[in-house]
Amino acid sequence: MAGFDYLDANHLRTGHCCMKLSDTIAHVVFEIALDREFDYKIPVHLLGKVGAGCIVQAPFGERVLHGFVVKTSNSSSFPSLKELQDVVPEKLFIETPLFKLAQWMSSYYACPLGLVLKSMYPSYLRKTMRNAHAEYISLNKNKEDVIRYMDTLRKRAKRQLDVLEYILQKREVFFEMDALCAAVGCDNNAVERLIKKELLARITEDELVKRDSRLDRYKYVTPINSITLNLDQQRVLNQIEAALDSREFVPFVLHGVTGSGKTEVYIRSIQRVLERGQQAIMLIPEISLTPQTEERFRKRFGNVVSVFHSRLSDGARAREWKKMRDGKAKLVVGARSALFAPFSDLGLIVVDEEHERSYKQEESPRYHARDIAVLRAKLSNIPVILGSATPALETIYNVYQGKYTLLKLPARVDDRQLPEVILVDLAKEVREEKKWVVLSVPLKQKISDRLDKGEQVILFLNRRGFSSMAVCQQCGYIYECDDCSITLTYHKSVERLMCHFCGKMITKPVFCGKCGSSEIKFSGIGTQKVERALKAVFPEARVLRMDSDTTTHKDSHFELLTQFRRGKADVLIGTQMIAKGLDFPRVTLVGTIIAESTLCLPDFRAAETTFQLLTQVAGRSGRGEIPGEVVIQTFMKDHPAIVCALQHDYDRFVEGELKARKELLYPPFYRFINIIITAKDKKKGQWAGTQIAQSLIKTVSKGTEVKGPLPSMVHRKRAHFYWHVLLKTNDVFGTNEAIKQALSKSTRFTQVRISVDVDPYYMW
DNA sequence: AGCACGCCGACT
DNA sequence: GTCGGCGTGCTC
Ligand SMILES: [Zn+2]
Ligand SMILES: [Zn+2]
Repeated sequence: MAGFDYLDANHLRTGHCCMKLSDTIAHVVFEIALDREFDYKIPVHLLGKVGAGCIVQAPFGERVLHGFVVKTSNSSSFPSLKELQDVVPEKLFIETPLFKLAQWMSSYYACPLGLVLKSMYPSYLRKTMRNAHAEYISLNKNKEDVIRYMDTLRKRAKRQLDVLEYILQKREVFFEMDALCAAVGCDNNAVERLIKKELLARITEDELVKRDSRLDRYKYVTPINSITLNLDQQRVLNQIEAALDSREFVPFVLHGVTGSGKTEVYIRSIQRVLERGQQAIMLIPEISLTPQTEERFRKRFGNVVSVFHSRLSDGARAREWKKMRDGKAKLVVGARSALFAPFSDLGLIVVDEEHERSYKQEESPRYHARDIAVLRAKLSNIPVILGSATPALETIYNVYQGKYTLLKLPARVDDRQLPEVILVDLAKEVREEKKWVVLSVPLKQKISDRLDKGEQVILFLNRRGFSSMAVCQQCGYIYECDDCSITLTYHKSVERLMCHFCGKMITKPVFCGKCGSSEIKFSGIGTQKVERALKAVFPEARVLRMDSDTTTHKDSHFELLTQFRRGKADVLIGTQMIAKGLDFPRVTLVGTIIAESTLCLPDFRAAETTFQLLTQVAGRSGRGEIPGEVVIQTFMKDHPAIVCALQHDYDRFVEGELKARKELLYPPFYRFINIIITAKDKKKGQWAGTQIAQSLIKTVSKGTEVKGPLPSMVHRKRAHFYWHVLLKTNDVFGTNEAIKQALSKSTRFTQVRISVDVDPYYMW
């Protein structure tokens, strides 16, 4: 999110990969939270075989660990060096550009290099690579024979039946023994019996590889392009192709309205790359990585596509990774982690929906995949495409700065009708109804209409955060911090409103600061209340509620949506914007109970996020014959985020929002670094936070601001207390150095956990 | 981060 | 007497 204006080559200078034959010392990092290198002697039989990027086995204390060689040299300040034990096969080396990427990430995101490498290069690979004769299981008979056999087996051997059923329903052909047993929930026995009966066969890794290449499955075949590009698409593609052919780093921002055919541009660009014999990476947000998306790429590019989903088994992941390294897979489609695909001649990276927050990893290393995509492109000297209907402010700001090249697709490729958007002014409703009701008259009417017609409705309310704001029930005024323009949160224990950004507190107001009314509520409304209001008016309506109460386990979210899709309910109430709402064929109405629930989140990006969401909803054409309707209830009908979204005026929104960010010195004009402090003991955490903040105030460079420690919004969670120290800076590398010092020199903090988040999205 | 070492309380 | 709690400190 920081955008990419910080390529500072100084941070990339270490770690030349050339192996010096004469070097006798290896400097190694391990996959542990220890930001240190350890030196080892290179034994005679490994001389010349060890260089930066190698993975080695080394004795470490009582254990033997895998580590990454950072560099080699001829000296070490450590007196009693141990010797390296082994080097893993050459095929597993980390290539220089990726290694440099890791080093940059380590210093920018303040994360030990070993942990960065761990997340780029998952350890399961080594496990499967190490036993080169790993065994796989596959069917030994054709499906019909197996099914016939299954009938004779019925009931007698439940486990064996389970195994066969599992294999039949999967699209994969080869299964690892352990993974298979675990997935089915049986032991090796059932599988072994099936092998004895010659229904299943055992295949070794080597055979699998041989068979795979013999089949010639991985040849790139030029796809047939059935879709004709329009003039805009052709113009954009020409520019991208020029950059591809000249092999230069060009960061493109592809700003295309919903339905303008961005994906087709991606596909043609990728096609060009593959034709040149190079490889490509296509990043897609996790939620959009559906089987349909996968199919779209497979149809076009066939077997050279590798898909990285989060739910792939370790074995499957390792296999995909190897396919890429061996040059069999030439395009990887995936979420964040696909960015580290081990391609030897990468030609292009595409980041679709680049404004999506899910590109930020919310655990260490807390990197932003979009920014790292730009960096990888820079290091590989290739173009990168950042596509979105609503590019992030950080991204468009880089366009204005002349750092990124803007490409526009202003028109839709189809002539589908956009949904009609109706704004309901809640202030007017309150005047007429004498009180604030959850469902306004126009919304009620429209719901009633859909229920009569047997069509479906989705209602949306972002409960997160809205529950703790101080809201006037008469005029809708929401208290915010005078200094920071951030919504204040109500804290019951102290009866005060607090700004979690600067720490300012005010006493709980009695009268509304805008209209003088005494009806200020601090509880907000939740989905249950919406459900009750709905039931009161439409007692016979079938309602599904989708929130943290009803979606307790992983798949319940998906299950609820499936139920709704199948028409098991008339109304769905959700806590997260289901932007694709109108993609449900029978949904013709999407209602936002109160836009403030996202617009007034205590987050300086709240307006931007709301604009993105509304643009998405208002831009969806829907699948049905009838163009849908979108109802937005709000007290803030004139807010730019709402007005601009409805008028499809991205430029105006950005202009205003950038101005506001500049005034308040927020990103993209400054960068934040958040230091999160966690402790069971309140005093210990408070003390650690204070120590860190005080140390930083002294050591940090001029122009860097230090705030805190402030209690986090959810100060207490799962028996732990949370604080944050917030830094505002323009020198991330320098500030990170200061943080490193502050965390190491001051007497070590016991029973306190500290983590650093650079360019954070969630700051409290 | 792990893992050993070490120093106190409660069990065989 | 020893088993086990986890505080402290080290790992090339
Ligand atoms: Zn403030
Ligand atoms: Zn008011």
